[in-house]
Amino acid sequence: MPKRSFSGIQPTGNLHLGNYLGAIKQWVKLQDTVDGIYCIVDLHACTATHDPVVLRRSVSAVAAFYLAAGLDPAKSTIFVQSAVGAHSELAWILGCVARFGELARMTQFKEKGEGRESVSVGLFTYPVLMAADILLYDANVVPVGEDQKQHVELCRDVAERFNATFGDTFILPEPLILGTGGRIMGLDQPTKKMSKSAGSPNNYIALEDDPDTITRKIKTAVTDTGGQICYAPEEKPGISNLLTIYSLLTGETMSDLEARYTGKGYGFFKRELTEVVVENLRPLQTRYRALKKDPAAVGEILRQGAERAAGIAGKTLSRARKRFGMEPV
RNA sequence: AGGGCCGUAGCUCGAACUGGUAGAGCGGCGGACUCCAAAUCCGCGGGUUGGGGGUUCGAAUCCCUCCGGCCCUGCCA
Repeated sequence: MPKRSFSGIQPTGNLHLGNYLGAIKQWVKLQDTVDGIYCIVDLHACTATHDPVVLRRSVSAVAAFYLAAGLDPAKSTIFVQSAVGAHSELAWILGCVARFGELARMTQFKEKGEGRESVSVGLFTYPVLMAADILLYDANVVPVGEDQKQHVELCRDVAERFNATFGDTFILPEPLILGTGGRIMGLDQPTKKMSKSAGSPNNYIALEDDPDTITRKIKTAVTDTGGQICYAPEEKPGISNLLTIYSLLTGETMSDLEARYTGKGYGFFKRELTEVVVENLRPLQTRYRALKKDPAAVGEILRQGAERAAGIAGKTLSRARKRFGMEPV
């Protein structure tokens, strides 16, 4: 039986190159070796104040991008989180197993909540819902960026506690930390991760940006002192990030790129990188636009995905309910 | 549940006299410069003054109410 993998993206803000290289592209690569469950986690998107209409639009955008990027509904399960009620229900059960203290320690909660006037309870219990997402599918691996590792660990802790107290129920997942691609940095702030909700649009290359916009954004990308093109994330975070993007898109190694661009200057490199980004995104964008014109087809894929997901999740949930004392009545 | 303080641009606001045209700094955006950026210089936009109602010729300012935040006290478990 192939390993099962669960991962998801929140339908908030603009999908960008970091999401593609760091997540979706890696999932596509894993597609033939794992049973992939790929979710559009709209329940998580509600932890911050949101507009229902915008949320629905973002859900379709993420779905279209999953497909445009090459996730194949014949190989992977693609669905919207809120379409499978088991997520919410298991989250409640796990919320009674998780401890206040462990959630209060989550760095993402502390960072996101900091300075905010009000914070929803959902933002606090977010990791519990994420644990439910993962455990419902008996996922063995969870491909995530470095920043999500802590949440997967919490998921394991909660699952272990549940298993120890109520009997073996859940499979403990392993985080699969994605390599260099797991962390594409912001173009204007190369020491911080590229973000959908960054202050300036110059932080990211949106997957919908046209060639002119991409050109402008790469041109304004922050670089480092000195003119040599070499990969050194500590000393030269700016150019290293651009090299990472280049390497992930073309498959060339860092040393190949360093050799090729010796003595070439940042400006020259940026122009070539722009070409690479534009050309790599082009087919994806074409497919994306086509999918957007056919919402019925996307909807049908999501419906079938939700059906399969609900089948798997339902079994796990009923196992958990029994152990937890909820059925039979 | 009762009481106190508070809410102005993306952020910080001990800006806005006594009720009289809503401001600054930072950030952001654009340009110059630069191999490209950064720094620097030049320029630019940005607001339902938390929402709604009232008083007034006129409300950020006064009154009522709701929302949200911080604090004190009480009540229940």
